[in-house]
Amino acid sequence: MRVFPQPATEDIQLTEVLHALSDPARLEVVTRLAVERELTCRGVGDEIGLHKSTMSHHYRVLRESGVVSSRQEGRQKFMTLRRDDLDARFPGLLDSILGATL
Amino acid sequence: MRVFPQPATEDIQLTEVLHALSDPARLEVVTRLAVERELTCRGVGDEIGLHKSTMSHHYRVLRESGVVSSRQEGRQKFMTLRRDDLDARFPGLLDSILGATL
DNA sequence: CCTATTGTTGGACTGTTGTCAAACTTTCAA
DNA sequence: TTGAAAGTTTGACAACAGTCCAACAATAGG
Repeated sequence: MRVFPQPATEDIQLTEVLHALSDPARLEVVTRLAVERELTCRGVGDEIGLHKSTMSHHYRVLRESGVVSSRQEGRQKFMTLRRDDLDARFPGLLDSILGATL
Repeated sequence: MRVFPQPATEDIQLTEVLHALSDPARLEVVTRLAVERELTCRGVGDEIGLHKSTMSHHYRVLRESGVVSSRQEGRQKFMTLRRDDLDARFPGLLDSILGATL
């Protein structure tokens, strides 16, 4: 599998992050990532009833906006929240959004 | 002019707020509202070079998502940020977004 | 080597969004 | 009453988004 680009911390754009999180499926993924630390593509997709290619699309949006990063391990790809980067770039933003979803 | 509906505080949806703020023009309007308290439709539109009907559309999105409310005075319509409502519903969210744009 | 698993890609379809222009409504002021 | 000003609405259009399916690529395990 290829390596995927993700923006440097200082290149993360606020409007892109807000857009990424404005989709219910992606927001759901992010709230789970906040608790479970790592997720595979399939994991959440099955639970919320979305096709794997749809999930792949959502993960891509999350990655390209700078919200998550991915780590490859065998066939699986694990996604993690870029907590520190987001906190550094937009202090308090992620916490307030996560707090609002609980 | 007609009266426009706006959601009650408890009906404000996080995804809709995030979507409303994910557009650069609307985010610009909101950051100005945070400083100037009140704005008319025309005011900002001219400065950022958008047609008045486009601005009307953006104000509508902001209003229906619960981000702003409007007050009619003569021919003009003044928009204000629903700061208290947003803070009550999603504590810290607006501040972190406004802080990120400065 | 063959096969099942995991995810990506491209195509297709549907629906939404941002934008402007033109027509309309309401209101204020000569 | 006539006209100008402020917004709204509708129509049009291009661009983008979310979804699924089918085909593909890469990897792990018999």
